Amino acid sequence: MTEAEFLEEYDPAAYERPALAVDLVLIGLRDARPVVLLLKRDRLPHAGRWTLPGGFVGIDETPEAAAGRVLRDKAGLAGAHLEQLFTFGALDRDPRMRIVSIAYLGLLTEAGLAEALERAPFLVAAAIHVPWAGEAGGPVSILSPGREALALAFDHADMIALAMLRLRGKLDYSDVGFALLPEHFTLRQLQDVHEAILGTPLNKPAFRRRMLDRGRLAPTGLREAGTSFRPAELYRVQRST
Amino acid sequence: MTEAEFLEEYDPAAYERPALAVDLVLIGLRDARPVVLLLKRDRLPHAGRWTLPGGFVGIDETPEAAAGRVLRDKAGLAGAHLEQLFTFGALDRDPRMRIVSIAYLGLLTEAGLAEALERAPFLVAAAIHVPWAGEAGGPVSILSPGREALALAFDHADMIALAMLRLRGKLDYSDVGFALLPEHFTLRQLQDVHEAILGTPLNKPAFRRRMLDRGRLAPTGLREAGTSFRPAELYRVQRST
DNA sequence: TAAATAGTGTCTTTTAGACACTATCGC
DNA sequence: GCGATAGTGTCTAAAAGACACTATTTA
Repeated sequence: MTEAEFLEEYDPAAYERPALAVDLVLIGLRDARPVVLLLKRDRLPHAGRWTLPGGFVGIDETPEAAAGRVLRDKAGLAGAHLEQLFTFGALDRDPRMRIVSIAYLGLLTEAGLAEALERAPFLVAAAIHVPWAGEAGGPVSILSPGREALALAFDHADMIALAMLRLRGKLDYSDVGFALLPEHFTLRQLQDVHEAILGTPLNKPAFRRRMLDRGRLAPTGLREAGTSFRPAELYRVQRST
Repeated sequence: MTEAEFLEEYDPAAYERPALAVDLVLIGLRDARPVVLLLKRDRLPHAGRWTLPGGFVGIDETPEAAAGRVLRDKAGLAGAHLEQLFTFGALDRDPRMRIVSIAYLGLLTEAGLAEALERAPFLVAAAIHVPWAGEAGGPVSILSPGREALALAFDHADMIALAMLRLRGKLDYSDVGFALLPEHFTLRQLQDVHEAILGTPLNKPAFRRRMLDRGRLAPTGLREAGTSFRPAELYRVQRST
């Protein structure tokens, strides 16, 4: 052990520390396309560019709690599916000072997305265009409602790209797909979600078989309402056993 | 934006920050069993318990660089496959003070494992016993060479459990399996690695088909040496296209 | 009854597991 | 030639894709 290490363990407060932050990649679906919630920076650095909602991790706060606080204060949401994505720590990722940021993936239902846009009117839902099919990596482009490309601040474009990659990878072996749907949903809605995330059409009978054989879906006996045709059965997710 | 948030952005140094550290889950194989490198704490808190090698992230150092430094200084290794695992931030994870730690998964070849044990004689290679088959979660137990269970300090047992889970999950769609093997290896050695990580025997023809059809393996034309029977062909990993 | 989508039966294609067989090396 | 493992051919079982068909509801 070097003397520096000894001193560091003895009195770590004597050493300068990076600041610790969280950034939230809040993803929902609109018009069968993935969108991410962004806000525009109005000051330097990167003024005019778009950023993810984020905030510093307090000394008496876990990163998860900080993510929940940002979700509440900056997106107006009481809760959402949140999971840790990756910790970004490049030295120059923020020109103001050394900030290490833990990126979180948040998944919003259609209602959650609408609520966030209503309660936090400075947020914009920008379409995420993923140029690749399958799971191979590649740069994503973020498009405004008017279809022009948005410039992202800091490394936030990397965070969004990683979020989409993770979402695609986890979609068919985990429960993340359900986090984008309300409590009761039809199999067609579930398939629409999967197709929107993967960016590719799926085979209907095979999809239904896979989902039902997995044993995680429970029929509710209810039917969707408001259709002018045969209403589909509503399912819900069975709590994990 | 609250006043506190404004002030924080204006002068973040005014706010107390968590310390940031890295911990390394260095995994190798011995006798076809996964082992992890641990060292014994000789001081409070958790004196006598076993910990992962770790260290603080310097103010002018990325977390990856800190992980590389710990690998070098505390395990005597110049390099290894390192990937970020998860950032642990529970308030009470370290009773001394608030420390958020980024856990890294490191994969060692047989030679790398031997080198670490030689250059860092205080390290012990403890067998990881994973009580579950497949990918369902569950608590792992860490066993000393004498087969008794070791008490881990802090949340390091969680880190090891998560590392094994991640390793199992990524094994058959990524290149992590190759990181446990030398540059040239036989298909049988590769299958042994997969069986050791998954904890279950695999079908030989199916395994060979999958690996060869994937197109990531290039035959070298060389054969293993030192066997008293038919020597197997040596393969190497083809650089990603 | 027409329109529209829900939901299914079944054939084909692909992929994985089982198992036995042949091939090749050192001794 | 013997022993032992490398490597493969092939049958079977399971899963996914294709496609057409039936079922059910509203208007």
